[in-house]
Amino acid sequence: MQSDYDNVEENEIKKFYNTISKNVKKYRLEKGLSQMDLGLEIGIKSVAFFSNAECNRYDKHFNMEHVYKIAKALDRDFCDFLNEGEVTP
Amino acid sequence: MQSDYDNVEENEIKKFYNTISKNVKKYRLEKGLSQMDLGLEIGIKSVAFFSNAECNRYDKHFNMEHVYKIAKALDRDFCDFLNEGEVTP
DNA sequence: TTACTCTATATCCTATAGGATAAATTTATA
DNA sequence: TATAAATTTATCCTATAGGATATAGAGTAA
Repeated sequence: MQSDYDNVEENEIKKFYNTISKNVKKYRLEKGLSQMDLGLEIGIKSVAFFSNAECNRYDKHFNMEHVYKIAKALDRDFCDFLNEGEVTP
Repeated sequence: MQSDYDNVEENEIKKFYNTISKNVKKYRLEKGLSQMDLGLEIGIKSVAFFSNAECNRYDKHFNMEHVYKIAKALDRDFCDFLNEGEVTP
């Protein structure tokens, strides 16, 4: 019952999550924060989870609430995390 | 262990989800689609789930993938769903 | 070398988000 | 006003996302 179309979408979603993760990492490093630091700021005690989500390993990824909180913590706009190759400095 | 700060964030998140839901409804109706129509387009067979998510009832809400797919189905940008009082026509 | 700090890898547990079903209610319309 | 279409309300089930723990590896500095 997995249609071809579904697979396309699935890949798009993966890409989407990847973009978000990349941006999280980028902006996090720009602020000089460790995974631990930022994790704690948004209420995640587990570095492992943060690491895995930042690498999209084991089907871990940042969800709405994560990104919302991360954006807030990094003084960013939610949208800043959604697109590849942000130009905004 | 629920800090005061956590509650503030919790409410912000609720508001955030509400905004998204409102926008989904708005753009959905603009396209003249029923919950059923749009639901099916993004692979949700249950109208009830869609309805509940659109009203944020029973802790149901649209997640990353939902919004991604909905945006695509409605020819919108993901970001269009994130802010109250969109002006873009 | 040792001792830190940060990140990655792997595995496990469980609360709950995502979804299904069914029935009730509202809205539109012939 | 009957009937169909759309939405809401309520309840249930279960796969898995979110998270914890533990260990290992990489990089730095004393």
